[in-house]
Amino acid sequence: MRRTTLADVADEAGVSVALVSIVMRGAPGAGAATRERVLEVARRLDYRPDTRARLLRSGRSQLLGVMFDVRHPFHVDVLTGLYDAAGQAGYQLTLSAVTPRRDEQTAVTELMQDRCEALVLFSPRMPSAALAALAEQRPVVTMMRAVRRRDVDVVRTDDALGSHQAVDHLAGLGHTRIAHVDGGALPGAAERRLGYQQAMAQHGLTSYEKIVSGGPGEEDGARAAAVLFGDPPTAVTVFNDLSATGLLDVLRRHRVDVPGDLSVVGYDDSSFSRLAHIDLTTVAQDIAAMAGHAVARAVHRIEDTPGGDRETIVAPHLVIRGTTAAPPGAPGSDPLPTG
Amino acid sequence: MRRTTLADVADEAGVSVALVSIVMRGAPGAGAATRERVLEVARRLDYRPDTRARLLRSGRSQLLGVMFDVRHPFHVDVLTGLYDAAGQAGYQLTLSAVTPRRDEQTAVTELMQDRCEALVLFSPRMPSAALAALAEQRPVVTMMRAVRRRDVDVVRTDDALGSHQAVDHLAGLGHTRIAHVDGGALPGAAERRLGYQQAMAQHGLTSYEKIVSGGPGEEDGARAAAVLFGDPPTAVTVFNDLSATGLLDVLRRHRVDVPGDLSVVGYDDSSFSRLAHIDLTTVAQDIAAMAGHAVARAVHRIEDTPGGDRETIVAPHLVIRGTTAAPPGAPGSDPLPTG
DNA sequence: TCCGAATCCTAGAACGTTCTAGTAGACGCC
DNA sequence: GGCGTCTACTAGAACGTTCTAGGATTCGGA
Repeated sequence: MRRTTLADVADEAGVSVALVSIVMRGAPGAGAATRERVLEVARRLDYRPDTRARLLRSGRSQLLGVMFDVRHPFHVDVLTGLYDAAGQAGYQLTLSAVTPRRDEQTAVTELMQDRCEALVLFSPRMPSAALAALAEQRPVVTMMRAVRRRDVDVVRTDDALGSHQAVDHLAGLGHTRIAHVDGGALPGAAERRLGYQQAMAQHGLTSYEKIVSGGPGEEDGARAAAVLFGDPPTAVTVFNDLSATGLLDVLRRHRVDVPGDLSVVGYDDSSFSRLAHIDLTTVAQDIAAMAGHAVARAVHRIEDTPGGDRETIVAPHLVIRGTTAAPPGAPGSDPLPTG
Repeated sequence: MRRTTLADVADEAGVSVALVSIVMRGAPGAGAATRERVLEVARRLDYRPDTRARLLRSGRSQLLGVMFDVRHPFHVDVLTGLYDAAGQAGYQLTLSAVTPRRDEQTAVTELMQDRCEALVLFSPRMPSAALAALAEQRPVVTMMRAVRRRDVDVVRTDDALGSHQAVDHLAGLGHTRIAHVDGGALPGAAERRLGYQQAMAQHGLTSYEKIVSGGPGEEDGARAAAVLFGDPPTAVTVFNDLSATGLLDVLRRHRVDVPGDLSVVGYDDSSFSRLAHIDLTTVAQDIAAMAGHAVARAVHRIEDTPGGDRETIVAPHLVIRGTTAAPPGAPGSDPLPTG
């Protein structure tokens, strides 16, 4: 009841273990007829190579270690793209999750023990010195987190551009009174705020510019809503979807018509934002592109091929749903169909 | 720049490789003084055992293979509990995800190659014959999926009880006209329907019993809402949260007051159901308990200890939020505060 | 006829562990 | 003083693979 090994296949096919290894790897050095026969035997015995043993000998594991956080739905979406990209590059993924009771250190240590060849870290919170320490042992790519270390690669979204697009969209609908609910000191918040400011300037709306302090959670958005009631804008761009949802909730409870009276744009295209009940216009990160770049960077470092930028900044795009429309009183611009 | 191995530590400490192995594993057979010295050297050289090599030799990997689906937020929640339980039992987890472009077969094959000692599969869709085939090679525990094979272990929620609890809650609030939007032929749907029927019978409400055909998605809930408008109940239990959300959306668009005119109960306690904007009363599966049982079952099979049931059925519990209240016109029962 | 090269294949070491079998020395006991 | 037993330790094989070096066999050409 043992597993079948190379030796079993070799015995059965009447060849040496080494030759079976050659055939299984598709390496040159075996005759066509023998190759065929060995493959046939392997199939019959249901032979599956043992990745651990392979790694032990060859040093190479063809393994990319991925750290993600189970609490972040977005991370899970990125996994899909990462599997695709890794598969194409001939690498496998080893996943290690961060949970409320399992910290980043634990997750990364496990990846290291698994002997993966590079680390892909989803928005790590550890100090950049810790990242640099890791980078001394293995190539490290951080996603959704800017790091100023020469030896750490970065793949992230152009957050300023995302906010800019949101404002462009609103301005295009005719809005002039556009506020921004920001994310304070959180990663990405400064850039999103900056993008808002730049876009407002570009549209000649600097006179209205209004930034309300917010945060990452629903309650932050709700608090911001209360502040906005003082001098209501006709549109708001919010730091993220969760915060936008909290804001939306307060608005609807106060019978403010969204998007009739007020347009709202979120950020992240979280899965819940496409629920009919929320139907939030939002800025989507280009998951597939980011995943592709992350794998490309990791492979670059592993295989030590020159070229490519240390930091890859991917453009986001706006997903228009039902929370944005022309401002009240604007002629001839109906809300977009929410189909 | 090689990794430090047992041999390095052994050289440095002036003992044999075998002894270092003994010390590192905490196995008996080393003197206290030597043990201390070896540990000190290991710490100094930053020695980390190579799990693959260990596995290769010992046959044991202390690894549980987990297959989950990135599209299912609930799965990710369960991971947290699984890490906890596995850690306590002295096992590590290997994760393999199912994505839109990565099927169950691929995910499971990778787990097999990783030489994990048992498979924990989150609501697998593969036919039970395929599960049985897997079970011939490795202990298999399926979660959230009933399987009638003697050699496949099952950990799942008592779905009938969950529906029953939902109806109990509504009946307790004074509702008599309680409908059920079902999940058709989906796994769990039959039981949830049955639980509804049993609870209705128990509360003497058989005369109203009303089952509307639904499904797993928002659009299914929305369709069901249209049907319900014909002869509106005062409360509905819905197959799952997503469907309940679709239903909620139609209701609110038609200015039906929830929970004033109509109470709604979902199922699953999906993360979005606790958004202030949705605030859905729902049936929550006991994630920690399920994870604990799954690990316990797997370890039982691996270590071949007798006892324990093949199928573990965990009781769910109701999470009361803002979509349920007393029926219209009921005296003295205000809606519960929504926290 | 003989040599060199190419092709196909094999033996055996190596990877970093754990495991089995055993050795050396101390100690107790009659 | 000889024997058994215990403790602390070690040598070397083994796990399933890949890699290095090399052995046959064939073939072409001088």
